[in-house]
Amino acid sequence: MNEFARRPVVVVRNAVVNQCEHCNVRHRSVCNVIEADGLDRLASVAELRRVEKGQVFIEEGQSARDFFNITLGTAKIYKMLPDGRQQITGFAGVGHFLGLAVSDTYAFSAEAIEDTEMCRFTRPKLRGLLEEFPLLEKRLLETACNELVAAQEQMLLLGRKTARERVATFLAMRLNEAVACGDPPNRLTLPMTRLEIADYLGLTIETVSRTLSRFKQDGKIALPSRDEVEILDPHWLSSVATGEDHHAAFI
Amino acid sequence: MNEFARRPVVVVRNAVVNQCEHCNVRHRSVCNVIEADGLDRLASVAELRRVEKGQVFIEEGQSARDFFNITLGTAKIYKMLPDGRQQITGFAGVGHFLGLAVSDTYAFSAEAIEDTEMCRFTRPKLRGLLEEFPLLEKRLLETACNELVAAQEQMLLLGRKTARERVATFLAMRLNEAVACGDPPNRLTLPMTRLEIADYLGLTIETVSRTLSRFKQDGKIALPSRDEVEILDPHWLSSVATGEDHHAAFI
DNA sequence: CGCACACTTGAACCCCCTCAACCCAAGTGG
DNA sequence: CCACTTGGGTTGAGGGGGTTCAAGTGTGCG
Repeated sequence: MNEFARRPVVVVRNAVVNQCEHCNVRHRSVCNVIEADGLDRLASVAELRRVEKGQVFIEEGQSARDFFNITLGTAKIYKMLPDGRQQITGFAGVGHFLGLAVSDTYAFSAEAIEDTEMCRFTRPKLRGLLEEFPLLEKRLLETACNELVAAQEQMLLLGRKTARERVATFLAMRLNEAVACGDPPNRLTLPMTRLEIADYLGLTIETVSRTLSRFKQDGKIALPSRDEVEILDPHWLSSVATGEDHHAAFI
Repeated sequence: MNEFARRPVVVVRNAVVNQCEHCNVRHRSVCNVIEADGLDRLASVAELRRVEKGQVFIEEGQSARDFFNITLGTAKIYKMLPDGRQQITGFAGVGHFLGLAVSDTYAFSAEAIEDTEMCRFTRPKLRGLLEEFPLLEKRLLETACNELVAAQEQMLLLGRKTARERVATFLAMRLNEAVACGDPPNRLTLPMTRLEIADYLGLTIETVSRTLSRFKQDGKIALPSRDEVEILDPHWLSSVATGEDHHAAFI
């Protein structure tokens, strides 16, 4: 009995031989350390799953028996307080490996914020994989370190940055990722709502909205649609994001 | 030329054969995965260093060529904004492994907040060690995962908790660690100043001081000296820390 | 068309910050 | 021994950035 049993999560298909070989996100995920001759083995332990928007597929405190690798869509990783206050600790996009935890229970929850697909690995199967491909372990350590660096950056944001700086950091970060993916260098599509941005930045939805409006009013960005942002002044954005522009509001 | 060259950091002694064998913090650090027959090898790559209080021994942005394992004292891990705002992302006590980073530069700074001793490993030497002791890599991954969990918890604190809850969380956390080390279950000794607590909790020194005073006034804690805290009501403390007690101020 | 939902905007409030004074203990030196 | 300094901590008064509460504005979709 696993945590999917009581939810309408769809198993698209069990991964079969040659599945991983044709995976188009393999090169940007942890799987890229496994050579061509190991892909059949990899495919034999991966199970492709589809999770609909709004679906919670990891719940804090539940037994941590699965690991996931996002192949399509986006999920939010979050923690909650008893009274409902929520903090999103990260957004997991395509290629993101999910579930790193030593404990036997998850320390966080995860919810698909758009229709999402992912490979699922059970704990014993991943362990078997690690035995067989020692490079995979190095790669996971690398991944964990990168997340740790990102977490420290986010702590700086949450503890010490102003609302202006938080929103600017968020946009600048998204822009960097988009550029790294080969997307246009001044246009963003945000899969998350304002509330999710707020829960990620430690703000309220109103403050996020107001801050974006202010940026738009100042001619720094444009908001062509609900989920699109055009960055009109990238240099200004990154200087606000890094806190170099702390008093610029008065200039 | 390493980053110690221009600072009065003292090399106590090069670790020699049998050094690690008699190390009394080995059992609570990553070194505990190395068996008795590997201790000479371990000692041959570890260099014991002494760092005085106030000394910065890792600087953000500098070339990340060393790893450290704290054997005595405490260091603060922090990041700064150009205008001096500081966020402490963690305190590294005895047994803490420091320097996990994939990048070739450190993403954070570290400063000893009391006189501190540590083992230093250069990057190539640690790499050699990892080749020789595969278990060590598993252990580092485990460490990184634990830090990731702690970081997520801290993001929840910084993004969503009130000052009361932050200070209570800090005390409760310290108490848990103290108890885990076998210290008395209601008495804390804090190696850090109020300012450092504030920089860790995303508050100001005044708010930390006021909040502690309030706790004391309410009979929940006692402050026998500058760096000591006695927890008079542990149950109340943990309920405030977890946010269950959000409105208790009115009761 | 009209409902639902996400977002925006406005006004009042409050928690925490800022600024400032003061306290206290530990040196230090005449 | 006491005056003075220094550094960390406490306490008070006032202000402001972000929240809260509330109303209004799209916008997609049946």
